[in-house]
Amino acid sequence: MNKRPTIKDVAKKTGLSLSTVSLVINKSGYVSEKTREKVLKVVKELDYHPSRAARGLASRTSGNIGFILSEDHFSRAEPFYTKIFLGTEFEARNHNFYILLTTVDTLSKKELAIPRFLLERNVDGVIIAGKMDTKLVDYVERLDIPLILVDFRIPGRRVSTVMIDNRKGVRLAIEHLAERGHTRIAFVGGDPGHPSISERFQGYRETLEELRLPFDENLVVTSEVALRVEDGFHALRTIFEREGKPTAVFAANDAMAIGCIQYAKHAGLQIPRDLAVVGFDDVESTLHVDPRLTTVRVFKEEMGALAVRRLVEAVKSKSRNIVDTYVPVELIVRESTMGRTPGDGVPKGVEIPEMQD
Amino acid sequence: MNKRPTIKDVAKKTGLSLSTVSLVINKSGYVSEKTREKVLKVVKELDYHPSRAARGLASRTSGNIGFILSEDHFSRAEPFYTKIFLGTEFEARNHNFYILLTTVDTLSKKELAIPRFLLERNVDGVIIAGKMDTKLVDYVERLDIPLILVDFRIPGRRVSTVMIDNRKGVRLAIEHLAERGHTRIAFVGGDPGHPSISERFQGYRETLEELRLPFDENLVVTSEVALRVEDGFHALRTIFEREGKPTAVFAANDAMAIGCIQYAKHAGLQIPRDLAVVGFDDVESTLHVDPRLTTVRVFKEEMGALAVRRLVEAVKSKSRNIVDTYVPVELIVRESTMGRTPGDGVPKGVEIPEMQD
DNA sequence: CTGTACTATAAGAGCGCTTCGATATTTATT
DNA sequence: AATAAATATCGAAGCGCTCTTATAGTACAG
Repeated sequence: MNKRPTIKDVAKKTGLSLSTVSLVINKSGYVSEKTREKVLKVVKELDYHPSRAARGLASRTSGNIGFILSEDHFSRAEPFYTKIFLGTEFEARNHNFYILLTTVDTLSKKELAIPRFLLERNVDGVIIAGKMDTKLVDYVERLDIPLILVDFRIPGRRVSTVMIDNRKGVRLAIEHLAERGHTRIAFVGGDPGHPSISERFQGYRETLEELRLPFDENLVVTSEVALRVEDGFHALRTIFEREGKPTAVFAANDAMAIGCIQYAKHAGLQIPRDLAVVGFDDVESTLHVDPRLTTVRVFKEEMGALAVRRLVEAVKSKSRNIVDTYVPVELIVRESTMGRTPGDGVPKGVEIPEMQD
Repeated sequence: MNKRPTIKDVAKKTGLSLSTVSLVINKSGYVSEKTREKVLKVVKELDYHPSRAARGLASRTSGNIGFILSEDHFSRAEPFYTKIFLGTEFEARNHNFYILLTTVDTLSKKELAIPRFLLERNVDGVIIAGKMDTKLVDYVERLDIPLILVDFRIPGRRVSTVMIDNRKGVRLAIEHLAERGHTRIAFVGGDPGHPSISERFQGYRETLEELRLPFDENLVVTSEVALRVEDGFHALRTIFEREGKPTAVFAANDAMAIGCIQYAKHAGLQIPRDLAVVGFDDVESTLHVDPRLTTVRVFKEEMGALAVRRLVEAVKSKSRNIVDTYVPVELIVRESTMGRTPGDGVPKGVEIPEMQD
């Protein structure tokens, strides 16, 4: 390790004290313009960069933000939360923070493991994404570290959140189906313990009511534990084995929607002629299934970025205001509801997905 | 911030000196079993955890590993490198390291920006994934920080790497196609500046030769800049506009393969009857396209994990051995080469993808 | 019984910064 | 002109660890 310049070297070369140099670097306190410039010039000359560890120790800040995700959400291919994470990462750079990612095992009944970055005081703020053991939320709050929940909330609890406008998303989807003449619209859900999922179900019921469409329990499956493709497949099969078939299905997320498409094909149904399918989230794969999936777009990266912005504000201002942020949604109409003959290629104007090696 | 216990508190409570406590915590030097236990007991009682910043400053280590990815690779939905990243993350936890992720803009002709974690000496080792400006590699090496390249290498340069066995992967794919009677196998490529991509092309040529199949330039497109779905679409169209159509196509990655499927459908071709398609990487979406894509599986998480393991070794042993690691590949045969009638649902035994909300 | 090697603990000097309080200087206020 | 307030710089005390060096006890060889 070749010797890097320290703040001492800068002080020596400028003829100023350590404190003054430090003031310049931290843009805090009173420093004359002249000295400021002198310091900055020398900093550049020496290519000086303060050591993160030293600053951290002296100022008890880390320059890191912790991102906590449940192992459950993470361990499967996680296009949704991964996108949120990438969004945080990108935004964090703008604020000179790094994101420390960690997962927490919430499934096994072992004692809750506290992320190491909390124990070592190695983060200035914490993001918790998706459903998470309340005990961990408690723990973070007791540390008095700024906290924000993304795509998660705890009923009756005052914590800052960044949430999807789930109700609106569902309304857009159901209205779209209703406009196309559907009256028997199935709902395929998943873990109702996840606030976003339960909100989607509530939105479904509300919208049916608004539109004066009948609610039929035979058209609903929410008891399935998970939210995976295969769960969508099985859930829709369950519905088709009951009385009174649907002509459209709304799935609480895209993975399940894709499972619905698979079941429909399996059952020899033409999409969207015999069955229209709508998903939620707008993950990558929705563009590659055949037919492409109509879905509710969620701005996942934006959610992460927003969370970081709120957190950085809180860290810098040392305030602990509670802020609830809703991110908007959009309905993306594709062939799974708007019918073209399957397999007729790439119509002009239809988006071509980006994806790479 | 409530006061957390420091090493001093542990020393006081045990009646030992700071140094002894430190020795116990770092498992270094001579400490009697009795003292060790006493210290650990008190550590537990106080719920003491050493401050990362303080250790960092004193020992000039950070407990972090830097992960550098080109902006180019990252900014699109990046199932491939994202998986590698997640693999590093998981493995890093086992070694009590955190991964600091950053991207570098390699496209614009601006001056190369050095990741902040390098300037601030905030990482103990560095992973560079995918194609990257050589200057950055030089920079890291000059810092004398352990470095490992993943899915990237620089010809004639001695740097540790974790590479895909690209040649073998291609051979498996081409042999599979040849076994099924194909003799006119197209190659759809991408950025030949990326070592993995150029190796795949070399593997293609070698295998054709081994199998005594003719090499026909009309069946090859490698000039396209990128590796996206749309590039696959256009590349295959280009080939079909030439003399002598292929009966099979090997795409250098899955995204392009999916583009090829889209083109084939667009052109009214039945897959695999009229055209067999094989990809490379085995990303998530290959399971959701119709027909499912035959592809070469790459153990992406494993690549990340291996890189971390190598790096941690290097950090701990302070050695600078050069190690080249190859990760194995597998051919995953699905319907894009093995023909079932499209749309016949989910055959038993065929994998159902995991994916979630 | 002295010397050497090993084992076990301690003392204390940093690591490279931030920050508090002190001091000095200038500018505004009455 | 006297005082208060704002501006500018500095000295020094840590922040909470690690690590080198010192000290002392113990074991064993000669």
